[in-house]
Amino acid sequence: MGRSPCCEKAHTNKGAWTKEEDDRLVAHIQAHGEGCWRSLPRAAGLLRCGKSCRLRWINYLRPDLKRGNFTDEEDELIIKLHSLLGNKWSLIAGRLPGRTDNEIKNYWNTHIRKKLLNQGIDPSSHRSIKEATVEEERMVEGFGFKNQKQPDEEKCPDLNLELQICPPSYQHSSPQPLEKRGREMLCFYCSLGVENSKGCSCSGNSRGDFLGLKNGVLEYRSLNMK
DNA sequence: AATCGCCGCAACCGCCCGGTT
DNA sequence: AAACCGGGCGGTTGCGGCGAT
Repeated sequence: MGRSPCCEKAHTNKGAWTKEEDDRLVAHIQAHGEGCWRSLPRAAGLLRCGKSCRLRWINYLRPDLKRGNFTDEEDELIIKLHSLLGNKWSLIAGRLPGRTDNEIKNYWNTHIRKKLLNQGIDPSSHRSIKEATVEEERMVEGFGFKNQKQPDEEKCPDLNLELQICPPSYQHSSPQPLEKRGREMLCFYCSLGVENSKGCSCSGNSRGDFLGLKNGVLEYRSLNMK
């Protein structure tokens, strides 16, 4: 089953957006809201693909966007979030108000990657390049040929290796009841080492709000998607 | 002044997923 | 259950700007 194209490719503009197109899109969304992207271009009088309109709006025309250079604090936050989430740019963007996933992705690829490499850190694993290489060599030595089954796979075919996210300071073995452990747990910003940032909420009552984890439980709604 | 190569960023593409019919 | 649709995501591309030669 093939998919119908999102628009008539033959009759759509491509490439950079003109001022007039931007104005039309903004005016339409201000008047009617975002609504259905597929039908929006026709309704707004734009010869553009709906996806293209959506991207233009989300990445550049939305009024709540913060333009300009990334601050050192944002840099740190992106690096730490990336070490936890990997290339989940929309999740990372959800934690940086006014920044978009595309912007962060570009910034990562052009600036942060290089910065980490210069510091001898592998941007994928966030470990020192030396350490990562040694580990890789060990893997080859330990498991032999690449098609050979790994020991754990042999023993535990159903082993679930799903990633679990847990607050760094959370002590599973703590004898204290959860409500009394509150102060041991850091707020989201402190967990990432940016405790003096605007968003730091330690003084308030939001204990354990790490990556949207309330008392160690993932709260979806706090992980704003773009 | 002209050319070349590099870099950054805006935009596109293909795929996936969830919801609806 | 299958087909279809729209929205969203991550990877990639291509163009324009800018510095070096």
